[in-house]
Amino acid sequence: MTAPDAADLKRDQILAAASRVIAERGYHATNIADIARELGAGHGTFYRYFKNKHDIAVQAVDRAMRRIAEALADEPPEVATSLDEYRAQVTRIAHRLFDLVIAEPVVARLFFFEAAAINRERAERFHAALDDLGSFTAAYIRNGQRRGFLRAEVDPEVIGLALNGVILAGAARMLRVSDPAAERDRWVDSVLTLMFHGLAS
Amino acid sequence: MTAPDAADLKRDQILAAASRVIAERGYHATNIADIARELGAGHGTFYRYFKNKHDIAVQAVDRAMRRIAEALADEPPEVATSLDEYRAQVTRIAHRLFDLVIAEPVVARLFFFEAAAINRERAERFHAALDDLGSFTAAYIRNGQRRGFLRAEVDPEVIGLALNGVILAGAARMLRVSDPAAERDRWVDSVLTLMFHGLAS
Amino acid sequence: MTAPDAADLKRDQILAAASRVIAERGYHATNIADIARELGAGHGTFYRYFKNKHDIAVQAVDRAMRRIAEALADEPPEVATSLDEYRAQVTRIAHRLFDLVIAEPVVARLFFFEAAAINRERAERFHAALDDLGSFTAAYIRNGQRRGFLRAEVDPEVIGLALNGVILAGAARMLRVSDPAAERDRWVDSVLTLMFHGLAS
Amino acid sequence: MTAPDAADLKRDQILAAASRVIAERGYHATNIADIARELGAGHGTFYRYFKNKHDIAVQAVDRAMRRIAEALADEPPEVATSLDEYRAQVTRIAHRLFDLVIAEPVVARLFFFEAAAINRERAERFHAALDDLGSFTAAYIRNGQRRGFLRAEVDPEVIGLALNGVILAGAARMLRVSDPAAERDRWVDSVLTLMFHGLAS
DNA sequence: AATGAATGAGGATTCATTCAT
DNA sequence: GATGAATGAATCCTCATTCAT
Repeated sequence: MTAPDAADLKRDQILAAASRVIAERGYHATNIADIARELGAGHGTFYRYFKNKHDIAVQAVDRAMRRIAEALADEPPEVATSLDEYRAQVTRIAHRLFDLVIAEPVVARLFFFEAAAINRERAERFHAALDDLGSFTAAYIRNGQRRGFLRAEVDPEVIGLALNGVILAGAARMLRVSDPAAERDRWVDSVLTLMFHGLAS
Repeated sequence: MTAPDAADLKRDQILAAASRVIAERGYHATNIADIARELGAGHGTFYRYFKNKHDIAVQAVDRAMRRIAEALADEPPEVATSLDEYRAQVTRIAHRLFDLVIAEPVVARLFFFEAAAINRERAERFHAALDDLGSFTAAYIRNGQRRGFLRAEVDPEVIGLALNGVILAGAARMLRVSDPAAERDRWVDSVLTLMFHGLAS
Repeated sequence: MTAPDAADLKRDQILAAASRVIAERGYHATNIADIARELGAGHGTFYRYFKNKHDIAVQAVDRAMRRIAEALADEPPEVATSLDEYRAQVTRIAHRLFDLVIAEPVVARLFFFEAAAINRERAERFHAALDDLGSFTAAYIRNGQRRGFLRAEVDPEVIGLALNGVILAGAARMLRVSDPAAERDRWVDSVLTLMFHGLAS
Repeated sequence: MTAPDAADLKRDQILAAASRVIAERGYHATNIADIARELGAGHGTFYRYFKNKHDIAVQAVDRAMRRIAEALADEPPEVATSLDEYRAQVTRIAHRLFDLVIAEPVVARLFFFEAAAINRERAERFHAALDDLGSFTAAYIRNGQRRGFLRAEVDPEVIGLALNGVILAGAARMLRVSDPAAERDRWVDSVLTLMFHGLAS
């Protein structure tokens, strides 16, 4: 276990400053001078720690993707044995994600708005990550179908991606409202009802 | 009613060429030379019909947004008087949207991937459009609640945005699969079940 | 036979301007702004005709190398059948080279001083060209040895490179004196005596 | 007479390291980091001993020029009283120069390839040094002419510079061949024949 | 009206040099 | 004395835009 040294700290500071600026202005509108100003350092300092502007952005975005994935991936898809357990699991995941979005809007903006904005190659990587996330969600659905507490007739892959879409929409919403905590609770309530019981009365 | 003259036709040709290139490469990776090559005309020609690169992109994206809105807005939110009618309405809307995505991927890419990529101001306009679309969907939910065939306890605004998210996820999917017509039918089936009856068995 | 078009002319003008500046200031001290100023055009104009600064310099130097090679290569090594014919041949070659140096000092400076200055790869190419030139001169020596009018005991390759050195020294001298025509005649006289009869009295 | 202290030693080490790197990569392709790596010291250390990069290079080159001059200047131009003595003198000088080139290729590369590469001012100084060397060689010729063992009709200044050129060509050759000792002997033999007896049979 | 050669503002990047530790 | 992290001036290069033909 090595102690983080001064260089690692500096690296993290630059990454944090770049993340803030890119999240605020967008990748293409951000220039090196903006990042330098945000950190209070000279341009050259970045180039000691990162290869170029693309490299900084990719690392900021990758870090954001890891943070989002950690919030989602903590719950194994096979553990829920009943509808109530699964419902509790979904509730926990939703809260964790929304709380992360609320607590770290920079991370959320990098993930939702900048991950696909850097270039085509990164956009494809972002969509592949969403596909992976959909497959991961599909594993929960399949678990419930196997155990008999979720409808067998729905296509798990479709539902996985559809729930992705719901989650993205909710997270994007949290970034845009003035009282995100209240919005979060409204979302979880209504979406859980939609998800488990449908809209038909 | 004035007949479209030659200038309008040329304008449309340029807009179509720019739309194809921007949809393929992305706004920031597209340069004027790319569009000129695609159209087989000189750079200067654009500047006769459009103010600048930003202007072309905005008009291409706005046109795509109008096309998408037309596909969705044909169905007034108040007409459905029963669950079956609403279900049929939703099915029609979904088919119209997905068919548009399949038939005109350029329009879909401009809407889903480029509308928010141009700059911050356009990203905010895109999100406002999604909010409008959510409110529009919420009107359907409210109609169903008023008429008693949809659950009263869900928040229509939340459900409106959540269904937005499902639609976006589905449309993005249509752009990425090799047999989009089959994918469309899988989506409509599973998503209607989710939407009206929920996943609980 | 195609007529040179406007683009070729412009290209040649830029190459000529860059050649003058590089010959005067040296490759590394020359920047794009200097060349732009010399031509009276914007920076961007260069980049329409040349890939980058390295590309301009390489083409300027290669053109200079071709000009020098043309001045030397006009005389086939095998034609001289007697000492007098060879002496006349050497005299012609020397005059052609020195006259070129005097008439076009830019070409000479590019060849003698900048060909090896761009980078290591170009320096090696320059030295390879000098080796080729030495081998070419050696062919004259071998012709004279075969025909019996030049001493058999000298190594033609060594003499070829040694005469290279004499020529380079003379050409460099022409670039540095105020009356190069007089200097040229002094050189040809003394060097021919050295070359054919030696210094011993 | 002061003993060389630790500071002088360090200075010499830095100069030696810089000489090696500049000889290998060339002045303009060498950066301070390369020299620091070669020495195993920090950048700042140079700036304790040398004013800047230009200063290091100039001192490295000047030292090389002194080393070359020492190899040549040991023989006073007036001592030879006969052709045989002069021939022996020339042979000694040539061996000393070529042996230095072979033993210390770094010194030779700095002199032949980098002395003129630093900037215009240094290039002119290099050419002035070659002119001085030519005048020095001319003094030998004049001595031989005065004493009657060398031809009176050649121009000593021209011959001085021409022999310079031969020497430079030979030294450059020594740097490029795999068996420089054999090459040296071939050169001395053929060039002495050329120099004293000429090529005519 | 159409063209595309010319332009130069703008931005990314390098690297010699400094100076706090 | 030694260090090397920090700096920003300097420079290359791109590309949206203009305008003479």
